Amino acid sequence: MLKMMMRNIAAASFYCSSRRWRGGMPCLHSNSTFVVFDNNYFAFFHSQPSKPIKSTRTQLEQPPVRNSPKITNVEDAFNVFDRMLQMRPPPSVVLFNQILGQVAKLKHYSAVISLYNQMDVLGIGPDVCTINILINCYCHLNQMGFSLSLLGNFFKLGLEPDVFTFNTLINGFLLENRVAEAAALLHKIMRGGNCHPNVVTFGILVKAFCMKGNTSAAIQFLRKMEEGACKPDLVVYSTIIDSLCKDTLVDDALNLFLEMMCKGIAPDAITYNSLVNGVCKLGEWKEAARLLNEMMSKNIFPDVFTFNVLVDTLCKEGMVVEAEGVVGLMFQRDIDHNTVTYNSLMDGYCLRGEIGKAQNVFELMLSKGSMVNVVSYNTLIHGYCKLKKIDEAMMLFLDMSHKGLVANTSTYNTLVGGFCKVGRIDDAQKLFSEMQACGQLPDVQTYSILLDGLCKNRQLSRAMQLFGEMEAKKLDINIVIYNILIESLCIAGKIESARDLFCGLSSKGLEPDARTYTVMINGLCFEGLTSEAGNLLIQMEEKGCSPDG
DNA sequence: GTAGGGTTAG
Repeated sequence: MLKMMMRNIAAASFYCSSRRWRGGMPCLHSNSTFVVFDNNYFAFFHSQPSKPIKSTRTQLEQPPVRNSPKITNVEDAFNVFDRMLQMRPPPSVVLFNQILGQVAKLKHYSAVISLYNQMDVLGIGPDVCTINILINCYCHLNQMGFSLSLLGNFFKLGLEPDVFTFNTLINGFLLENRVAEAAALLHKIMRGGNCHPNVVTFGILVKAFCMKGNTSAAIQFLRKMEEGACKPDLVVYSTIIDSLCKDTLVDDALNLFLEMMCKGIAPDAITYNSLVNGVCKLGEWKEAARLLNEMMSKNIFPDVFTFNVLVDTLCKEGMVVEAEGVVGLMFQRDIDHNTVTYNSLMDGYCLRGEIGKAQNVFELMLSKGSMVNVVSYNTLIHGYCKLKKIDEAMMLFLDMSHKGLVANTSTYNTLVGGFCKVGRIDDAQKLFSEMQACGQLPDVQTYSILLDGLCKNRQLSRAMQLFGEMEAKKLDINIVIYNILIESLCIAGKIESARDLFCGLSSKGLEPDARTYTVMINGLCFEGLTSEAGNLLIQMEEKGCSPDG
């Protein structure tokens, strides 16, 4: 099955590189396209001419606008903008909007704002579109306050906010989980009469339901839309298909996918990528191969996302050599690749403890300039921590800030866990304090890592103190936390306290899971309380929690 | 020329 998939990948890559394909499977011998590098892998990497990171797909889909050069990086944007600012008379605001829009598409939101400020200084007035672009940038920078204050500019300039403005703001509120304000704004535009919600508005709401983990509400909303005047489009269907895949309800996703096509809505690469990702994560390679074939038969060619999904899944399944094969093909066929490609590959090596190879990928990325991101560092730091090489991990941690990258909660969680693993509990606790001083809030996972570390290093009283801190902070304490504590109490011979915690779970609204029962049963048996342990085993089965081996 | 959907790390 894997070979079949690799043949599909080879065919896909052939199509991507040739762009001449007119349907049917391109004829390629599998042995000539199945590339495995192993030790020579990096030699191959280095021999390739460097190519821009920018996606060729985007270049194809967005023909250059007349008078406006294609912007692929922020530096170009600043240069073009400078030239435009010096022109007398200055070019139309439409041209400025084109540049601002392109920089926003590159996700350089702060750059957009600083470019706009230069316009403003020279007295070049914005129009509705300019303000909308700025509002969107502030939304993505999590600065809704500034987004909302820009509304004042409309009235000052005698302009009217439009449906783009409202959709952008509703999306901004929902991204910050400010549902009530999003709803209030939606009601306001529905009452206003001048401006009507459109399919994009509904798409934003569907996405919000999905982000909250409530896919069934999203489906209900979809059904309502189907009955109404504003019919759902490809984006609305794809959002739900992706959410179903993330819920591992791949069959439901495939059914909705068929239903969508029956309604005459053609899928695109994004729809297929969600499905391919969904089936890959469930290990359904055969289905993945079928979907790859199907998409190509519809002249939809796999893009960098598709390939990255395949690389990542192969790596997670431990098939790093096959993943190398895919990456090799991406290079050989000049298919776009990006930081995600390398990060997945690095993670694949780390999972197998092949830290040297992971480090090589990392250095390759460093040599390519802007490719390394926080995830790259976190992945490699995790790799070192796994091998108990905490000092190397800390070196990388220090290196991050030199590169201008800010360590996030995930970085700290990995390192706190790394220190715990080697028994350096004081260093773990020190880093735990340090992260808070740096403005990175510990999450439930941080606490569980540190709690587990304290317990495993026989620091039960410090663990209970930390647990008290969690309760005081009203953190959403989950069953994992209790499992750690119950196990630790059992090991310390404090079966009474362990039993108290176990019995108190339901009052906290928590259900014991298989792990809870296992540690409790183990503790009881160790104390010779075998009949109580037996009762617990029965109770476990009665509650529908299957015992494992 | 501006708004909504897909890939990576603890």
